[in-house]
Amino acid sequence: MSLNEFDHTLNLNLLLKALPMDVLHRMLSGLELVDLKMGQVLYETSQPIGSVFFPTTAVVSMLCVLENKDSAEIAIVGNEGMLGIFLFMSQHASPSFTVVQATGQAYRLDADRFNSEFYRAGSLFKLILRYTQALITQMTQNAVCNRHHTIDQQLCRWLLLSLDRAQDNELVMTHEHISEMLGVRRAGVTVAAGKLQAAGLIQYHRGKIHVLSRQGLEALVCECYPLVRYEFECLLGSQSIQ
Amino acid sequence: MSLNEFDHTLNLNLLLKALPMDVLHRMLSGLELVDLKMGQVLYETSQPIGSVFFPTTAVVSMLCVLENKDSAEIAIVGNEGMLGIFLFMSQHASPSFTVVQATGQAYRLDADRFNSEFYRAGSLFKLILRYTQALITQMTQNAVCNRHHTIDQQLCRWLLLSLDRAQDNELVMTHEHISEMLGVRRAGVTVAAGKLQAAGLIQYHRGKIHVLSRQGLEALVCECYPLVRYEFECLLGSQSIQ
DNA sequence: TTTTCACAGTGCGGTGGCGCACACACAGAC
DNA sequence: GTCTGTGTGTGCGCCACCGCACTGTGAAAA
Repeated sequence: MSLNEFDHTLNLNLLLKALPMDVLHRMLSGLELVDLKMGQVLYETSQPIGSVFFPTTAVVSMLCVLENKDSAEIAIVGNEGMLGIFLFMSQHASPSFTVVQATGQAYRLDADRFNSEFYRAGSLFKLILRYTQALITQMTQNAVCNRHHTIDQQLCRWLLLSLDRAQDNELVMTHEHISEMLGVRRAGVTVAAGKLQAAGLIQYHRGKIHVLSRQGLEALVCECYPLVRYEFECLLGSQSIQ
Repeated sequence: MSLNEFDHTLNLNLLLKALPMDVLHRMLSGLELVDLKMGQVLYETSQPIGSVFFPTTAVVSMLCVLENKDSAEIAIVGNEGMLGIFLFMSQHASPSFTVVQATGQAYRLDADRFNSEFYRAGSLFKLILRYTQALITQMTQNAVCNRHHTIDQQLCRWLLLSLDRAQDNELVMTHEHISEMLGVRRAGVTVAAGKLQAAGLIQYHRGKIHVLSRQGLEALVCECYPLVRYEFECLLGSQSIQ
């Protein structure tokens, strides 16, 4: 497996793309491109982490689920990020339920392969720590958004987050699905989505959502979205990664 | 400054206590015991991090504040933890507003002193990463708690979290203060606290809250509290730290 | 073709929390 | 003792969202 051969695909994940050649070369033989299907569970709560994932076209959600099955999404991860950060934190277990939200591909890497590169405390290390900060920012902004913003606003935020990580303007997801991510009723999502459709910003039908006006969504979304996006741009902007 | 001299005080912070002697010796000359007063701001949003803090008797909150001044607490940190974790993640800036919630003391350490020890990738490194995971768990559980639990339950959770980090059964804090942490109305806190007082679990008067029955609070609190507590115990339990 | 089922639309009563507002009481300052 | 400000108690109307439930419709299976 040569680097050139996978050059383009590797570049689809922004973290892998940002790594210097020598680091990539060491990791290369362990990187395996795998298909992730919607609904597939990557990590169960409190279970050990066997491998990490760098999505290329897949989109994955980290959820927090209560005893009574109520839930809330704590972060959404696509080609800008990585799944399995708790691996290097504790060698232990994932405290969160992690499930594929949009079918696609990701690079898989065994836990020990990742760790051995991470603990060189070099470029991967610095990059992943930066990413962790951006992820925490997303989590905390989610929390305050949960508390203070309406379903309408949160739906806009979530659509934009998903759109950023999608391949085109069509999102494959039902109201039911979105309601679980936002931790609200399905009917609540239907009403909110109905407003957006009436406003001509989106168009949906049986599990497929076409975003017609990204600008329109950005005009309605709460401050949480641009703030998180800015943080990602700062921390993962190419100029700042060595 | 010898180690013996500060032995007892250093041990008050569980992270410092868990560090092996050689690490402590390297950090010792940089550690400075400082007074933190209620309301004091340790980090402003988006400002650089000049030093980190290991509370001994102080209690500190990390907040997320919206443009319209609505806020929510994302984490509470006492003698079990440390402030300034974003330092080693990005060398950059803190994405969260950090303010002292209970007057007390903490060990302060300059950013570069902390970093030079952290990047040895030794015991401090491992310990702090573990701590970071516990902190993230607290943040995410906060988020879902915000979404799904009543003010009554959240108040219990918050009182218990504060109690765990306090020196005795008296908490110095007003309803106004608590309402900012929980991101709710002051009047909402008054009503919830009134119920707890009527039930004989707490007793308060003009900014001082006596917890009369910790057990009673634990009986009312939502699952979020024990879950976070368990995570901290797992990750910071003395047997698991090298 | 018929059946089945996933997905979406809608309505209704209930409620937790909100914004606002005012009253009251205690503590410290003067 | 008076004054002032902070901390707390309480009420009212409002609204977003909830739980529940039923309908309709398109798509795929039988």
